[in-house]
Amino acid sequence: MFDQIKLSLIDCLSKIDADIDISINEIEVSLLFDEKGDFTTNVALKFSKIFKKKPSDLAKLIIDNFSFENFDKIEMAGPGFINFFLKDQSFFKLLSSHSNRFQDQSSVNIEFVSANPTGPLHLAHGRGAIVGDVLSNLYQFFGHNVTREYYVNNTGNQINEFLSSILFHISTKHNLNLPYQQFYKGDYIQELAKKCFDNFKDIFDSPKPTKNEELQIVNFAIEYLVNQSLKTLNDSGINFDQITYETSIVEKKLLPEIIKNLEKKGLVYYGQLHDPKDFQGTRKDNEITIFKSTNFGDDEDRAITKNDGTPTYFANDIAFHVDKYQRKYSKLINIWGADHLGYLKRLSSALVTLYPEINFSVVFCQIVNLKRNNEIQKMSKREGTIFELDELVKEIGIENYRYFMSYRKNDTHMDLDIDLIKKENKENPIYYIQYSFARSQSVLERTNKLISNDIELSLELKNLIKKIHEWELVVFNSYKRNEVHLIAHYLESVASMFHSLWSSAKSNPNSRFLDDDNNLSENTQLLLKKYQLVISEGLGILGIKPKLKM
RNA sequence: GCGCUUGUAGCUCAGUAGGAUAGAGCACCAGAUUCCUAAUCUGGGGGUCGCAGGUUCGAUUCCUGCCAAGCGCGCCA
Repeated sequence: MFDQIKLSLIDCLSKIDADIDISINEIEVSLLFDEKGDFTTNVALKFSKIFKKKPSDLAKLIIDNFSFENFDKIEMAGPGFINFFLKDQSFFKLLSSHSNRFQDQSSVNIEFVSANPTGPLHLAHGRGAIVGDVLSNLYQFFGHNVTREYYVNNTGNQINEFLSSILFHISTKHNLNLPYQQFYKGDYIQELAKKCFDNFKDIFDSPKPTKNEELQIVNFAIEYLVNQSLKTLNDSGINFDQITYETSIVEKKLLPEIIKNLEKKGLVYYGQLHDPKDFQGTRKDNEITIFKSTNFGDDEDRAITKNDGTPTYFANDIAFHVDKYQRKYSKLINIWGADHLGYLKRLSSALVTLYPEINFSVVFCQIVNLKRNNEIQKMSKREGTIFELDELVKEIGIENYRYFMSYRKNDTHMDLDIDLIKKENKENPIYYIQYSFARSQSVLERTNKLISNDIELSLELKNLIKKIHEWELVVFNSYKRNEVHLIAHYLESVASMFHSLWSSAKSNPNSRFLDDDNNLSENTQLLLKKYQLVISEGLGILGIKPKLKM
């Protein structure tokens, strides 16, 4: 119906002035849920200047030219809105009309979580995990072939420190007196140390592990943690199509070519930046390779190689994204935590320089605070007050976890109120939505036979039909904007309208779905099936199964 | 200090490609169940949309400045 109205409006506008060209994308039509009407548009306000008319005059002209086919009444309201009142017999058309859902089968890569492989997943990873997975579902909903990718940074200093921490624990526990320092703390490191020791007992017979033996140990530990993370994710319904290790990117040796290309554009130079933060000892005067990211508004230029000639994290990350690009995706989406906000500029400017046509975007997830007993739980790695993700999922359940992580706009800070989530009533929207579905199912199951009765179009019924009709608009919007919370909110509001209609039967028996003999009108059946379809699709995108019974 | 994100009801948050009286849930108050699942529904009070300017027919939305919170500001990853 939205498109139909839009096309008619364009038609009217071209009759009013054939020289003015308005495209369908510029026309806004939205729903009303009160006595003002059923649909509304602001075109007369929006285009009054172009048509050199007062908004109210333009609105009147449009109404005069509009075909009334589906409408009882079209009227101007307020400063120049045009409101449409749908004919009663047109309401059920809204349910049966098949809108051609937009489909795009191109391949999309969505990279998310990508936690450092030096510890278990915690709460902060949980949000990105759900946002990434739901976004993937959403892209699949519109036909895309989606690759869910998980990147493992298994090189660099953090890995050396991680290894050192494990060996430190082994050394302490078994009095081996090995020369390793402790960087990472926490119970998981101790457990990991034990596993490594049990697995590599022989190595510790000799005085100190060789480089090669160290490598074996650290790879074992990383593998263990990555698998553990993947299991945690898998337990909440998230499965990756591709796990990429940074070492595999390094092995592809993409960097020389990349640097050459950047250099051709005049964006690479060799020299010195200021001293590294933890710079110690004598300064080597080796020149490093530097990317001129200040050309793109970054705060400073960024190092591509380190003093010792090895690539920085940034360099490998460019290579990783080049690798993804070369795998021929039409779109690359990354889900990042807010702590990477400042990193976007350098990476995107490097990528755009290399591939001006690249379609690369980042969805940021802000901090999640855990709230319990009305108090924000401050988390700190140092204090050991990290809430591990699998504990959270265990405590609140997968459904709640998935719903609440999708519930808030990704780039706003959010409080996850554990006490509220565990409530099984209206305060918990997922329960509320599921309950409405179970109610609709119970009607379908009780149905004796189908009859072709007319049913009364109450205000509640009209609202529900319109809201169901809005689904296509909402889901498309959510997809276009990469914002999954729109879906969670839509489900809550459509469920609310369902419950309203249900309860209106208490005061108005005509609103009952079933008659005294448990017969169901065909139109009502259409309504219930369409309602279930919308809820199933919506919950499906969130990765939640609707409940037939509660 | 610089950059990014955020600031909407007592609380948690929607909304903003400029548009009608700014919405929802919780909390608070008052009601609804002989009847398809009351795990629900109906009604009520509650707001200078952080502050101040600007752009215009119209600003919570766009621009500028300020204030507050969070995050980031390595040849770490």
